[in-house]
Amino acid sequence: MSVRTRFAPSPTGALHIGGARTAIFNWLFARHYGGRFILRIEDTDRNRSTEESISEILDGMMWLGLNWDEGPFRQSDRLSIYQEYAERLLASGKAYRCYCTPNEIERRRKEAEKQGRVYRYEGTCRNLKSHSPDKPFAIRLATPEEGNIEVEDLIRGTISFDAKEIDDFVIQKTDGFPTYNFAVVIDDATMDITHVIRGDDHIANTPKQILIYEALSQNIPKFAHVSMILGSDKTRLSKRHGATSVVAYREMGYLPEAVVNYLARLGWSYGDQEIFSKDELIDKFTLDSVGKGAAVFNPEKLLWLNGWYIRNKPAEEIAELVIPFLHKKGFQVALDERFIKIVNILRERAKTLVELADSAEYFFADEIKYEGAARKKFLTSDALPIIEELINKLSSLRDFTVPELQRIFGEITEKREIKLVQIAQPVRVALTGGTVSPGIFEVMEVLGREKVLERLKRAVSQIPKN
RNA sequence: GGCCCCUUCGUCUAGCGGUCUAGGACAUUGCCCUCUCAAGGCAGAAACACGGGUUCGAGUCCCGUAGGGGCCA
Repeated sequence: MSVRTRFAPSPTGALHIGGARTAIFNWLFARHYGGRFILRIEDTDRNRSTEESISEILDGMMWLGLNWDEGPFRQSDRLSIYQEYAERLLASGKAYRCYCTPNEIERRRKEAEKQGRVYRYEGTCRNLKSHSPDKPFAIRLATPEEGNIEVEDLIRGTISFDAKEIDDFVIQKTDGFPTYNFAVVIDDATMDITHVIRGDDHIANTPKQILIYEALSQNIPKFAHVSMILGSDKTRLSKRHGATSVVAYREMGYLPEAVVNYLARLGWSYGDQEIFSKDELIDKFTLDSVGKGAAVFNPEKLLWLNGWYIRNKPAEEIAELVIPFLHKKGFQVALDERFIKIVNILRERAKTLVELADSAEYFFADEIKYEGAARKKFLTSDALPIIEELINKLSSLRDFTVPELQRIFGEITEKREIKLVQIAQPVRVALTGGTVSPGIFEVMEVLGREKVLERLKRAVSQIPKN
């Protein structure tokens, strides 16, 4: 039997970090074993589900490159299927109609609470002989009264629950809607899901789900419960901890490779390896090297990985990705040779595409602004003759290239017996406005003779004479 | 409260009874490289939650305790 996994988010918001990791694990598992990956939208909660969330989730999945083979299915399209299966259980006597009203149940629960007991439905309607077709009813599963229900978890081993802990729970509500556990089981069963990989917040649901499979005489899939992702204070990751939606990372200039790599490595490992291409992940991912403990989300490491990918992907691809960020800043740039060169010299010092776009500003701005401190420190009367000499030499330079520029600078430092830094920094401020940039020769070469001379002359005019 | 899960450096983790004076990565500190900033290189500080067992020997197995988390309410 071939592997079939699924990712089943409820559309109550964008795809978040935790959901994305669950999706990644399911996707990797399916791809690793040559199986299929199914996407299902659990939108039975009509009040909280939105169309917008659905498209945001799909958007996030596509951005991460988590392509699905079937779906997206929607639970809201499948209500008749759940009802049909509920009927079937009713007919086989594995489930029964319950006429107890919510008020009654609530009263009994309060009573139990008062006595310090955990309330479990006492089976009032379990052995009712006659139906009351005119009264509203819920459908409950007739669960075993004793024994153990064992969950064979691929990550945690056997987890055992006492059947006494589980009461005759509702599978279909009075309004005809399935309960969460019922819908999930019917979906997983009818979609032939072989491996349910999900967050460990579902562990406690699993015995109930197993009872449904058994009542239905369906094959029980394998379960794998992955620990959750925590924020820095070790509580469940939430908005308080900063950006949690995957798409927000795209906007902050992260690459999908970095996000996938980071999330895959969060809770899973392969020896000492940190960097994984998608193909490597598919090749190496297995559930037995998924850890049991909860993992704290560490934005710094994600950032480091992002920087790594920015430095190591082909420059042209990075350049293409930066363009929209430059557009946002009002610079129209084309993916030409010059631009790729710019990206290539800048990317070493950028950890996000946003940083990269920010650092590229002086290549596109018509007139650069000097940083106050930089100007004060380096555009001084001491620097004036040096810059003037440089202007002279540059005007007659045959090739405006790194080696030639290097030669010119060498001549000046030698003649004047100064250090390179004494000329490089003033020039840097004159050309970029600040004290930080790629190598000054690279900057000059890319900027070109005309721009360089223009900016140097402007700097000269700005230096106070004394 | 009941049930269930988890516990190695600040963080992600390696470790599947002896090779652990516990390895790698991020972050951090120092040094090197150097035209600035990065990147890179080298070095450092930094952990087996605690207590009992089992065993010749435990980070590794078992049982408690503590702490964290989840589900049900």
